[in-house]
Amino acid sequence: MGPDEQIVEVFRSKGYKATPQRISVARSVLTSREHPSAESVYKEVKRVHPTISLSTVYNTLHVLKELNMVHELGLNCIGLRFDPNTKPHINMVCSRCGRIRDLEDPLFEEALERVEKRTGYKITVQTIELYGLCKRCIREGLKISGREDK
Amino acid sequence: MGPDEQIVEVFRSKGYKATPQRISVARSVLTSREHPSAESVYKEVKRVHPTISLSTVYNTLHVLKELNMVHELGLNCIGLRFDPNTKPHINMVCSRCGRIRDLEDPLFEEALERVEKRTGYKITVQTIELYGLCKRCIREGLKISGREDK
DNA sequence: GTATCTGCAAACGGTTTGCAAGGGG
DNA sequence: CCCCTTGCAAACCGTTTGCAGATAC
Repeated sequence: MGPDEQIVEVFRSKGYKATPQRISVARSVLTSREHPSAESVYKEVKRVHPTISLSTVYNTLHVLKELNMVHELGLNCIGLRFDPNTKPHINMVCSRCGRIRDLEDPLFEEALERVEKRTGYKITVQTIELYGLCKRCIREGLKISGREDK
Repeated sequence: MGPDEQIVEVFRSKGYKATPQRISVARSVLTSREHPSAESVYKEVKRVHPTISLSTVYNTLHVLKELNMVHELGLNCIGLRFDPNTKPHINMVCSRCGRIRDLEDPLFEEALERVEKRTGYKITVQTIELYGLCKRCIREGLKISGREDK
């Protein structure tokens, strides 16, 4: 029950009402390590609030984003995903299975800094998305496609 | 006219018919440095083929992707974009204006290799997408938003 | 008590699909 | 001449919006 009170606190501190639906959505996404989609948060929260609507889930996720409790990942190929890890890190996205793995790498950080310096860009989205195939899908893939038409 | 014949060649070599529409779409995207969206390719090609449909543009872009003539970028925040640069490089995406800048950086390549080794991932999408604000938009942004509610 | 929030349903925007007519090889 | 391709329109899918009734505070 401790974490829930913290969540309530954060909502209220910014003038948002701490409704049961919001608390459930927050708990779901904040405790997830799956970089969940809105849909999957919806499915989980539905178990507790069977009448909750997808729009309420989206609403809450956007509020959480505003409160800097989650990041919203682009991941266009896969749809929106939400990430409770708001520290700088790399998201390795598997193009095949959609699984996302977090990673930190100092060399990468360094490279990023240099890129910022060279270009004058300010990288504001702290989570970086790399697309590829994960170990598991590489194995799968080798079995299936010697060549992939269509 | 030289490049067009090459394009015709590539289409036919894989059994695709070299229709005028396809040639126009191919020329448009292959000569663009703008990482164009399907829509913007459509607009450009429409000047030559006023009756071309968006679905034909998508069709051709997917064929070009299959022929490895372009890469398809995720860029979910911004929609699909297509990139005629199929060499490994970094795409710096400005979250505000949508402009995309290409970049190569050896340190970055090295970091990527290390990441691959550490994770067992195979990074198949050679173009990497970093989100941020470009120099220009930082200037704009500073003028506008001291704080951005809603 | 009242402004905010919920849940429904409809709108939305970019992408994809089905299909009849058209055109490439 | 046949099959692939085109262009249109409708379907699609995840996200967003509008609104009347419900609820947190």
